[in-house]
Amino acid sequence: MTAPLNERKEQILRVVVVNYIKTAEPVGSRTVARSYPVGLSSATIRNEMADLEDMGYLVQPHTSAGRIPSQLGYRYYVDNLMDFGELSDDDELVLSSSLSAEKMREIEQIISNSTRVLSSATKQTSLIMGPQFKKSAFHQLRILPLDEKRGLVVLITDTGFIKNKVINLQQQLSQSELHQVVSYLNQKLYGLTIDQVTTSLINELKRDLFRRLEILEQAFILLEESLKEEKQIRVFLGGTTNILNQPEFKDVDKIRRMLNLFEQEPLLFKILEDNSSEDGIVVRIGSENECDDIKECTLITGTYRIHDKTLGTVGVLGPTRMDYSHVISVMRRLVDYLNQSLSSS
Amino acid sequence: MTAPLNERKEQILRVVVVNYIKTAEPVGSRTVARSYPVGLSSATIRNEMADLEDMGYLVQPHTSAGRIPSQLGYRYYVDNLMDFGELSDDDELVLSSSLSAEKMREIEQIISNSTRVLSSATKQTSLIMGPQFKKSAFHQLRILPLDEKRGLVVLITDTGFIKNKVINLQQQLSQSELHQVVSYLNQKLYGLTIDQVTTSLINELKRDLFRRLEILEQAFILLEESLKEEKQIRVFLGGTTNILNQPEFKDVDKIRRMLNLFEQEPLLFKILEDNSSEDGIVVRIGSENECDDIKECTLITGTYRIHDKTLGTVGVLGPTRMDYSHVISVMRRLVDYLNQSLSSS
DNA sequence: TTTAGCACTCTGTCTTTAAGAGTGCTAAAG
DNA sequence: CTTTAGCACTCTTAAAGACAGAGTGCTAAA
Repeated sequence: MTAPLNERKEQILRVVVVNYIKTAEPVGSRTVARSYPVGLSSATIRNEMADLEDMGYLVQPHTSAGRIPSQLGYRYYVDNLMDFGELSDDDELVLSSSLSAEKMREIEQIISNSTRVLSSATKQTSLIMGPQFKKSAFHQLRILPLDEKRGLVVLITDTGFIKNKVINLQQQLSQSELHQVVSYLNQKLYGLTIDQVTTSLINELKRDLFRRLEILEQAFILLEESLKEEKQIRVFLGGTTNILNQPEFKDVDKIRRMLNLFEQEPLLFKILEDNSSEDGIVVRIGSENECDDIKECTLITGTYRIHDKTLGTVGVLGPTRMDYSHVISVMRRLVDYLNQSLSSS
Repeated sequence: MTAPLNERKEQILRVVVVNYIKTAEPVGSRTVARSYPVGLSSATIRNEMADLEDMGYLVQPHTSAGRIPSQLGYRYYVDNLMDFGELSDDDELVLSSSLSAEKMREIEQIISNSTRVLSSATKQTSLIMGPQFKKSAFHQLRILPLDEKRGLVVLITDTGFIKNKVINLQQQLSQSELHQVVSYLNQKLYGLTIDQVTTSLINELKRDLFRRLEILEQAFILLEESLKEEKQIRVFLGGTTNILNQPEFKDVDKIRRMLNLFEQEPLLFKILEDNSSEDGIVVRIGSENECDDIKECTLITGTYRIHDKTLGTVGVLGPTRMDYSHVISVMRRLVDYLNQSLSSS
């Protein structure tokens, strides 16, 4: 797959990638020659660059322009050439101050705060998929009577989700009847993931209980409903406007497509979900992404977890010309933080 | 203020406004002459238009271009000339199907769904300020013990807000002790708006209760905390990308400023709040808006209410060249719907 | 294998040109 | 006094041409 390059070609490729990431301008042989440690003339570099182009690592936007990295070039860079420096003091400050300063116990707050941090540290658009509700395990179900006709269902999962929903109780349920139902349900459902609470299971429970109490009908409807509705996931976005600062997005049309994408949560979810299976940090460059709308982008994702159980995915989306090493460093840091702060709570 | 125009000038102004709204191109005298019912030559129209320009209702982007309405021109149009047609079948469909089809009882769902509907029907950006939590009246407070160390506080207001927060209980509270505290608090706080539950009131209650139960310390901390945090308001946005379709926003820089604004919730809140005091539907054209960033935009807002109590504000934001009559019609419809569906629940 | 030199190509910017749209003004007609 | 026709003038926009700059590819020499 990755035909190994000789030392010199690697050097040159690295210089081209790093320069192009920084300047967004095609990199010419003169520029490379200047930053090449050993004295080499631009002509030599030119030959090497022509080779690299033949091999598919570089492309020329047009004759007589400098080269820019191809998708393959970025791939090679990420896999073999990239080196991580320390996080800069600035980044360190941004991250540690906004992450650890406030003690945020609520899971949704932690997540939504993380989007802000991630996007401001990377200057890209960040997206974070919250813990997947449906993969959380059922913990407790409570029903609070509000008044004669309404009740509040509270559903709590092991990962700290708290969902509530107001339901109408058409028939009055006595306190004790409610209690019976609730404790029966808790007993039966405890430990199951929300995924496993299928309609068929609900129906089974329903049949089971019907023999004893017809009044439960209402309670089941609410359970079903609340499960159905809560199966949706939320994707948090941060720094959507950052993408406008990238020169590759100076075309209004591209911007529109991009921003449109951002408004479609299911799509975002799919984009993030594709990667969530893999371990650690995943870099998807250009067409390595499934979704057509981001074929010109790079998506870097990482997963965070509690006790070895994958909870969600954080991602950074930007042009393929992205500061890979920086973004990856920052993301590693964030994922560490998330792992820690979520499992400690 | 609004020096009354004669019939003919009004006609011409209307034609210019309507045409410009439709085409986004300056309107010339020939165009006006064509759509003017009585036969009048373009030369006559030209004279009238020159008058209208002198009076400040029209402006010329440059010599030898057609005229476009000035802010004053739009104002005059909105106040005196605009006529409302029926909603088109399309709009009717969009509105009624997506609003009434699903029965959505949760207030947040209703609101966030409304942004979608409003933006898609108006092709503009819509923003809706949810009911202001802090102006809602305290209804019920509940505390559910989760396990030995944690409890879930549930706070319910008369406007249907349900807020919950996990708190740590450092000391164990017995079921009955908790019950005592909660019912005392409910009794004292019932009917007060969240605004009125100040720190001083909390302190007072605290002193009151301390005489009886030291253990309540924890409970109060949580109350305080949850109130503090929940004072923030949420503004829901829809169709932010619609603004990119407007030709006046083909400049990337303008887009950036606009989208940046959209990410700053407090600002949005302020923009909407400014108008929420007035009754019915308010049209703010260009510099009539306080906020600098939308001085080139028109903001149309309407307020929705339950039982004569203003709950929140819905708004549509777009370029001053906006289809005023259409947007206002749609918004009236939406506000009606909100009033109904919120007070029925 | 590396390098110097040179012709060639392509982009971006600037200028020029021409067409089109619309106005303002003047003078005549109703 | 109001309306209209005619015409010169202005300004914008698009297309076409000119030109400098950057970078390449190739050849021939070191």
